Amino acid sequence: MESRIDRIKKHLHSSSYKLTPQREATVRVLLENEEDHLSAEDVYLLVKDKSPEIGLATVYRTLELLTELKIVDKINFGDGVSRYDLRQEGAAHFHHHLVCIECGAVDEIQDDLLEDVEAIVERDWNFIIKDHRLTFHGICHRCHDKTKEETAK
Amino acid sequence: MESRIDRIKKHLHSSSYKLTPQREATVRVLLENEEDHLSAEDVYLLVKDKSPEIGLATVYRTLELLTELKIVDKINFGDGVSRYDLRQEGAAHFHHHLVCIECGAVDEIQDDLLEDVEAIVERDWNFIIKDHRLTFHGICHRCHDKTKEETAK
DNA sequence: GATTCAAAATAAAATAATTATCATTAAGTG
DNA sequence: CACTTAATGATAATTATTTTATTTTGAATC
Repeated sequence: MESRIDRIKKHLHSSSYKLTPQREATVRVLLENEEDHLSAEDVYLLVKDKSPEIGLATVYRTLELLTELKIVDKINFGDGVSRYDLRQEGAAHFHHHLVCIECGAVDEIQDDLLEDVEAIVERDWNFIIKDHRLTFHGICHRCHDKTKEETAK
Repeated sequence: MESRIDRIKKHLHSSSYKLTPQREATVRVLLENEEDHLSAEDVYLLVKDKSPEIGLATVYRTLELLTELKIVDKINFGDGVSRYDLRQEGAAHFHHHLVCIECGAVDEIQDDLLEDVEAIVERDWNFIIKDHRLTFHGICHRCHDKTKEETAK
């Protein structure tokens, strides 16, 4: 964890940004909640627990900066808020998401899966892919299993 | 075009909604600008040209209704606005998009391309896919060609 | 054709998310 | 240490969207 923060620090420095205490607190919250898909407001409330003097605007600015540096990815699942997701270290592309339309859970798929598709798109559409967003909407295994149990009764 | 409106009309009726003049005007704007990815505001302004008395809230409600009936798909490319895209008639899934990070153009891919990926996700994650969103961010063929010409000089 | 009734539309206000402004503070740098 | 710049915090402003209260519309019935 510390080493990861160190690397983020270096990443910031290499673009001549500083890892201020506020930025570090924000990054720590993201690291501690890596599984979740936090909104700016969510991050703000969590950071506030440890650093109560921080302002919401600073959180927004930090998240924007981290997005710009591709340390986090900004994503939108169709509800009105942007969510922020730490990118896996060394990952060239953004990972995929499974959004459950029953319970709202968001699971992540780290596997690439798109190599073949991207090759086709680059060749047939002459489009140079820099990044992607892939989200499946459907019923997650938990809700699915639950339905099966209900039916079995 | 008229027949397509007729089918949308029937679709609405089958869910006991009516195709009111305002809704028809909105649908016509969507049909006439099928290539584009209009925001609610865009749609509103275009509808207003022909039916100046329409209200923005009505446009929002209509777009929401059409989304619910899967006549249009609501999509978000990361700028702050939702965009609305007519679904191809008979299409089971939403088509894909190529967003150019140079010029901002949005091109569509109607081919499915995801059959294999979806099979893997359904099998390995036990997730029942109902819909998807796939967007590639990169450099479109137009910007790409332009760069090549520049270099050739 | 008049009447009734529910759905839909309008206008305006409210809400929610995000961004901009600006005075203040902190962090380097000469 | 003075000076310049960057970053922050509080708040105001903006933008997108939704809600509310009220009016209008149009089909169904008398």
